[in-house]
Amino acid sequence: MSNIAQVIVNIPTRSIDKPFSYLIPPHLQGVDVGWRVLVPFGNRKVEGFVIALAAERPEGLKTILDVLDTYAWFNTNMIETAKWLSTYYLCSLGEALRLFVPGQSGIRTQKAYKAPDEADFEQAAVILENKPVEYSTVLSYIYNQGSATLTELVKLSENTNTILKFFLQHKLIVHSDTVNKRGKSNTTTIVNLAVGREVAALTEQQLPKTCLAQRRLLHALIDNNELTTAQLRDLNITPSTIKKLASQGLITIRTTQVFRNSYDTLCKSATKITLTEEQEHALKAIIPLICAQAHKSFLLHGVTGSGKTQVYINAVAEARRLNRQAIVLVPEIALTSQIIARFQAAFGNDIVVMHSKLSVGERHDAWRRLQLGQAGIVIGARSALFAPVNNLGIIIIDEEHEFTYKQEESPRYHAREVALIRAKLAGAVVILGSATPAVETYYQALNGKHTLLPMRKRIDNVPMPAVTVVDMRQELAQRRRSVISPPLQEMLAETLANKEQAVILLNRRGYSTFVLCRECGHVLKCRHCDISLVYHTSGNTLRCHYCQERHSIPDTCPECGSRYIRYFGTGTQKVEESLNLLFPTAKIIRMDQDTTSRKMAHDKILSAFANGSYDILLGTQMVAKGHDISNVTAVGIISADTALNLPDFRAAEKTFALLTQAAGRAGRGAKAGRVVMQTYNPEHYAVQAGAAHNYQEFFESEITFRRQLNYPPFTHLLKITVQANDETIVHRNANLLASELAQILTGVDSSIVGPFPASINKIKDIFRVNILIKTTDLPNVTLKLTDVDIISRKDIIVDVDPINVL
DNA sequence: AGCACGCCGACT
DNA sequence: GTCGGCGTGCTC
Repeated sequence: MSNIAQVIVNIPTRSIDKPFSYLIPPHLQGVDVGWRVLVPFGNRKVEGFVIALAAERPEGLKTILDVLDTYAWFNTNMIETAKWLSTYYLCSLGEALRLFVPGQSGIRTQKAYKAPDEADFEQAAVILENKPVEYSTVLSYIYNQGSATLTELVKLSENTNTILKFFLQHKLIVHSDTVNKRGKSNTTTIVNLAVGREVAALTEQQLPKTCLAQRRLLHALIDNNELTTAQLRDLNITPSTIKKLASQGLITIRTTQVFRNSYDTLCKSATKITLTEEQEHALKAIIPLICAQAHKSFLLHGVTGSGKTQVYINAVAEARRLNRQAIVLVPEIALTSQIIARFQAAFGNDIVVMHSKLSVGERHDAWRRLQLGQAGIVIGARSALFAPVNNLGIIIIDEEHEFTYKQEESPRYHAREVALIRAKLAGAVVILGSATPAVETYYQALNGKHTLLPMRKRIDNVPMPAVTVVDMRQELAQRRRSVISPPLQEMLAETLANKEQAVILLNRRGYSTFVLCRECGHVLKCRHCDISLVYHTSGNTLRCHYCQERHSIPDTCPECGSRYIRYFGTGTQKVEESLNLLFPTAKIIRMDQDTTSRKMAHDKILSAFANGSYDILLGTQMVAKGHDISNVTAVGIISADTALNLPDFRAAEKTFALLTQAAGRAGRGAKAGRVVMQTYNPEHYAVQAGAAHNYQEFFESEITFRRQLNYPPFTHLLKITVQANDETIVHRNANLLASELAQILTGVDSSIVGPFPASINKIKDIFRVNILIKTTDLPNVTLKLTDVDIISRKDIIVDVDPINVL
């Protein structure tokens, strides 16, 4: 029997990318593939993941110190998914595996020191003789305690680090990490009043005005007998506040063994829902494959309001009936409370909701419930994809085109791609749902990779909203300069008169200004790249971020000769001002980065709007997502083409998706909806197709453009970012790398674009230069890059299938 | 990632 | 002559 384990250490770096062998000691004979273990590594103790057992027995192996669980954390499906992820996205296996661990690590390590096994006290005395007294203070503390943590030791002297280094060199002490397992305790803290309510009320009044948190806590305790951790968090009460009041004897804290489950609602509403013909058709295709335990992916292409969620629910119900588990991914938990509520109504306690605000302990508990089969459904943002479900039957990705599915830190994975692999390995079904599928996904569906399931009709045959496109160039020609055009103004007036509500979208993203002629709508573009030019304050020039070419700013429009060339940009505040002037009695609420920075602000704003406290909801793209408010009958889009002018090959796709989504907010209830889109590019296919609710039309134009310019889905992109804290060095390194790449990629079907400075070319004093590789043979490119060990270079970031090519 | 080993400048 | 800078290289 084998007693050697191949272990991947959980250290967040790309440079250690190989397993290490450890002896499994007799008392840990149960250790097997998938177990999390504690191993000695150098002079540290680290978490490791057993990925294989080995038979041979080389000399000089260290021994596994401990196990973190009493079971295997990873199943083979999870390990294989991680292996694929590390190969495809060029990260180490350790980086990929730790995605499956709540809080990225199962242990918390504290640096600590102890006397060596053969301590030479006489030698120590000699060495200490001509050293300051603090040296002996530190050493005797360690010797007397047996072992001391760094945190304790730094309190003893200002020079603790120097002193410790000295002792380590002279072998008077050795490292001895203190390791705590994380997320093990299934306990929750409960806070009670320790005094009578009257006393508490009096104390609350006497507290200084500034002690807001203390007042809040006392107030809540007077109303409720006790408060749990979750309730305290909702009230924004921090542990320090609790400690403060506890130290004054006003409250008591106790810890109980409660199994954490934030969502405790029960499965009640078993109301029979009549499916539409299209929903039924989709489910007829999906359900047999769930039963057959076969891998298959579906693209559920349904217009807004066509009832995709019900299809998800029924498909998940089927998987649950067969006792298989489900992963449901949503783009952003804060903006998708409606879909979560629907699932909770249908499945109650069987659901685990992965909230970004969950503590590591809560996350651990939630995942444990899934591992044990006590819960069958996990719903969450992209990280929920790594939930340790052992009996995976279905993965659902709602709004699959959303860019939040791409992780922007290493490992830079895309949840859709990983989901497809994980499901394939598990023999599970994938449903990709969207009203505006990613061009890549739709293309794959047309080529048979996914089964296309269209849903063209809204529930109850509610018509799609009527769209009016307003040509803002004409507005200017008529000398109307208001950001709110007459048609929009008229629609809003009628909506308000009917006591209905309106949503206004001002899609202003980023800071880079694009340059536009207000007379003809012409946007200045690079002549080589078909990409909008970006205004740079440094040097006062226009630049193309793709090819680095600089252009001077023309005085007149090169298209029509007009002098109305402007750097475009209108903020939400300006629009709010105009609206207030036009409709002084209307109640307007703004939702954008500025107003939603506080926790749960989204929900508060949306529910205030939903319950009718406001007439107009004005904001950035977030107003276009997720909500379904029946009294909203009008949607206004101030500037439908803002995203169009971003220097990005996906600009049209982003614009079309946003227009469709925003328009989809109108007329969800019984009343018909309408939309006004203001634009300087009324003839652009993204605007036209958006106004016509016609995805096919958009797709046809877009795919032609992608094919012509060799963009995805016809090629894969690979972005390589070179970083350095010196501008000359970063360019030199990038140029060197580019020629190195050109060499190693000879014979592979690929082309190299750049080097060109990143759009934000300096972050925190680090300069960044990008190189793009376009290829039809990604596996081969990846292979070549692995051959030259590019991933171990610390100054290089590799992003496979980047979302942001700049 | 840490941490050790190792080779060059400013100090008792 | 020593302390200590941070440049490679290793960790079963």
